[in-house]
Amino acid sequence: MDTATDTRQRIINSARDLVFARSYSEVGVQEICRTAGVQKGSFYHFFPSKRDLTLAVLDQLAAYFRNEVLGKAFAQDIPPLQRINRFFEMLYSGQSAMKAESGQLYGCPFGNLACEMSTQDEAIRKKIDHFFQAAEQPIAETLTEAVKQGDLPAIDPVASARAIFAYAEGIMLVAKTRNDPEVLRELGSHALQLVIPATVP
Amino acid sequence: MDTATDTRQRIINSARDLVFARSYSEVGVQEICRTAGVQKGSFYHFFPSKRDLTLAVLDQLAAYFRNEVLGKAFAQDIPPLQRINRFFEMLYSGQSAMKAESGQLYGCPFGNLACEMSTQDEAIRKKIDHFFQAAEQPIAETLTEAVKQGDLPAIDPVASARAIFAYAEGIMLVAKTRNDPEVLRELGSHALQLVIPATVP
DNA sequence: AGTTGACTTTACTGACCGGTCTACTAGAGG
DNA sequence: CCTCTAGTAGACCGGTCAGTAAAGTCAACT
Repeated sequence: MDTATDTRQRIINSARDLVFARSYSEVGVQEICRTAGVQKGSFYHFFPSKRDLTLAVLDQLAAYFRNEVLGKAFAQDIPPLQRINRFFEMLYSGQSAMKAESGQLYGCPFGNLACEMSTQDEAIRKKIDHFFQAAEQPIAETLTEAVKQGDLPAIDPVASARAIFAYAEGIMLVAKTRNDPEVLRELGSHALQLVIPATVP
Repeated sequence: MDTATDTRQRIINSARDLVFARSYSEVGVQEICRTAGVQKGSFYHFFPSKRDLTLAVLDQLAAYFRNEVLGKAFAQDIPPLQRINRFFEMLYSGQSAMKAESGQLYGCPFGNLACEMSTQDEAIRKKIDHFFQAAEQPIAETLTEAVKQGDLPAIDPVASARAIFAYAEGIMLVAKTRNDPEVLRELGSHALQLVIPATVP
């Protein structure tokens, strides 16, 4: 169906790909339209502004990430702590595949946009912030489960989940800067340590 | 001396402030010139391009960070592991002060630029990458010292230093997205855990 | 005194920016 | 058959982009 809503979706897809590969300000609506095979008028028929399109892209990307990454990584088919390692392995393989395809490691689309736009567009900042908090939730639940099962001493699952998520964003940023997915494999394996209470002075 | 090199420095300072507060692509050389009280021609007398100016800004910022942050955080006046905590406290107080001043938490200037430019300008990417690796060094040295002094079991100081640095970048990104420096205080305290070998299945 | 050359000033280029506007097309409902 | 409307097309707006060109200023050196 290359009808109505298809145009809207093609615009979203093009914007997602272009902004993800470069950055918000480096991509113009002109280029988005060209890539989507759509005219300017159609663009502004569906989206009041470039920024609103970006919000729509974020919504869609968040849904994808929730279902395809978080959902699968933290599925309950393996013990809780292994799920966290699986999450980091998925980050590695995802970024690795993308780098193999494009030659460039793009990093986390949310982290990238947050870096660029947090000081400039409050709506975008807030949306990414909410997404971040939502992403921490399954991690916290997994940790709670691990504590219950005795795999972990009594820690604060929420605080630890936030630390783990921040660590994930950090290693993605470093991997992007090094343009080397192996960073994700090497550093990802340290993630679980963030959860173990310090026993050293 | 508002002579020759002063102009060059004013350009660098303006660019540093503007790009740091917003982003590379959102700041034009016109605006940099206006802020610095300099004419376009003078700009291009000192810098062949906006990108070369950015490289100069990065050099200067790296020197500052080396001397004022890394140098002071990892000074040997306190035990090694405490220095790492001091480093994270400095990140907190630095970002906190800046947020108090501007209302906005800017995050790490290197991380921000790396996010935005890594896929677009190889020279900038490489410079930040080198800076990242240089920043990991004093952390690794500190960990080595801690191992020698028996504060730490025999870990890999280099790998742990990289994990700690990535974590620092991660919490800065999250703090920027939340626009709340307290994130740095809360999550910064988990940093040392990255260094302790996992003892849990 | 004259010359050099570093530095500044200003006007300008062509391309592109996000966004607007109006005219048009095609299909659905009456 | 006619109209209404959602969607498309593309010219157009003022403004800004990075970068250029050329003339002018001024201090140091010969």
